[in-house]
Amino acid sequence: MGNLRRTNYCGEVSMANVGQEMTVCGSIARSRDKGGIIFADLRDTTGILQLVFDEDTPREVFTKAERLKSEYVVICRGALRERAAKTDKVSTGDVELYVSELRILSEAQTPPFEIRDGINVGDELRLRYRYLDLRRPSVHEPIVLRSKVCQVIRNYFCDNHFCEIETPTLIKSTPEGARDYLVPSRLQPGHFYALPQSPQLYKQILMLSGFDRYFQIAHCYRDEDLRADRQPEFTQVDEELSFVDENDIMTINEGLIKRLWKEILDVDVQTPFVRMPWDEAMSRFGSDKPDTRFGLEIQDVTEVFRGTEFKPFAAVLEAGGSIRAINAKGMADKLSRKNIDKLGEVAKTYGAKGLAFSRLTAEATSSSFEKFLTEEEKANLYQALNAETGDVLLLVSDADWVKACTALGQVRLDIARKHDLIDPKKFNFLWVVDFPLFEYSEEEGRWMAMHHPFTLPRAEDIDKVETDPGACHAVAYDIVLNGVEMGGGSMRINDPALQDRMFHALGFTEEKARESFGFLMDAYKYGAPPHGGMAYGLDRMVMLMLGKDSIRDVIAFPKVQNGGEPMSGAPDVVDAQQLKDLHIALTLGE
RNA sequence: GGCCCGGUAGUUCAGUUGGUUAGAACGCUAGCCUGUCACGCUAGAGGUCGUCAGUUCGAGCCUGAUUCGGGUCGCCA
Repeated sequence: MGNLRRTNYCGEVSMANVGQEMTVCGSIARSRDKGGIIFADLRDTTGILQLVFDEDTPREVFTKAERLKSEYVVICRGALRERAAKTDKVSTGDVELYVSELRILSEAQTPPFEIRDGINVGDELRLRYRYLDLRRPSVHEPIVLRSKVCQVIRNYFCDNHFCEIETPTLIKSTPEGARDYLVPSRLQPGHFYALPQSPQLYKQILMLSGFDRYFQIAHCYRDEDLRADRQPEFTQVDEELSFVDENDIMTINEGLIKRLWKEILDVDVQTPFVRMPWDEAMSRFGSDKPDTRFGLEIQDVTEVFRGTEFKPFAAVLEAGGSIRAINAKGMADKLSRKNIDKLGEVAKTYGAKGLAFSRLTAEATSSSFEKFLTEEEKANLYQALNAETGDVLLLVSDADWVKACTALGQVRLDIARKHDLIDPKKFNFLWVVDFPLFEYSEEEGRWMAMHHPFTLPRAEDIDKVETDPGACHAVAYDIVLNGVEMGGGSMRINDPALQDRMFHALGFTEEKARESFGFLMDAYKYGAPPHGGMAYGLDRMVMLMLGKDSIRDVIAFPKVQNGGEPMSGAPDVVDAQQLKDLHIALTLGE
């Protein structure tokens, strides 16, 4: 670079700087050699600035400029001037740098794909050359914005008396929850650390350590299969507060969201958010993370079919089940028979036996079940759903009302996505509260904690913890944005006796509970303030803020579906000596 | 572990009932060009059709296996 040092960033110059002598540096995004005049777009982390060279440019500088190719790294000095021909395609389209001194700092091979926006590249290639992918402005900017989000979060928490504390990432493996990533101990043969799925136990311990309010932007790990919104390692915005109840926590977090959306997106978010009980969310939207940006709500039509001859429904009613329905108002012309069959497939994927339908067009009604109904039943159904010509009625029956609603909830989402019923500009926040405390695991044949075993039951349900676990609700809350679970948390049990009862209800033996959580149980005996907290998925939060479809768009170096990282090639085999040091023998097949 | 979709030039894709020499766009290379900005014009190079096996006179196309990528169900307290 010699004595040249950057004085300005490309994206930050404007008409106000015209006439100034400045030095900028970055990569050549594109060069347009017109013969007697050369234009080159210089890109740095802030944006793009056009460089110009012409017949009045010093000869040796012009000659160098002729050599410029994509991705060459340069530093140059010149005078900023107003453009003869302006463009609004870049933010600096009014100005250009008339270069008087140019240094090529690094040449570049032709990259495997073009480094610019608006082109299509396969994911594997992008990730293998992630350092090139990240140079593209649309890939680069979310990462910069993510940093700003973290800054706002830190400021908010620090303004509100929170203390940022790092918790260990080599920890004890605990039962329940997702599969742990394990790390073998060299010093203690046969023993393993786990990587944290969340800082859960430590943050509770911090409340018992008198820190009162804690937060951390914490890296977490779960060894489960990937999804578009799920990575094996991810970032949580984790928090815990003492001397509060769930409403205090929700209020403080509404303040955080309000500030984030204002400072990052300049969007005014209205608070407080709707607080919707889990039962209501499931029955109206068929989801514990309802997307409330559109209608198509689910209705209960069980009573209409009481005593029906239609066998599938009759059988379900016999089993104490339920029949739920959606009226897709005025969508008969959009939902053809073929579309409805596809919706049936969706319903089946999510556990429904089938999707009953009636399509009420002006010409005729086509229905999979109406011929089995009495006139009275039909009239009652139409009345219950306010059905008119042009509507499509979709029904699912199941012995378990939650399952019927879940399947319909997915049908609801599918209709909305395919028929553009969702306004992408909306931000619909809500709290889903009063989650079930337990859910029954068919696989394990026992009740499991829906949230985690330290979640406080609602006061009125404490007596039912052992006798009727299915009826217990938790003081737990999820924050939902546009149908995505952005975060969640709960109040914790701070009474050791109640905690013992919870472990008992979850089928933990005394020994098992002590072995897994003994240190925590002991800690609660020395005076425990009432406390609770929550955690956000930071990646999901940033993804939602930017309207991205995949969490990968906001992670600098994401993993692909098999858990690998294409650039570095992780995970990889290790040499025999490393395994020996760790006392590990492989038992692979062929 | 299951299901669905995909893999053809550096990249993104097209490729007819299985039939001669596998195409396009962008990128790349060379030349020309003084106001471009997805610059333009001319010329050119560039392919083991993911891999293996099979069917066939003949396979980019059909069959099986396998591998890689994407989506998804299970899973994800």
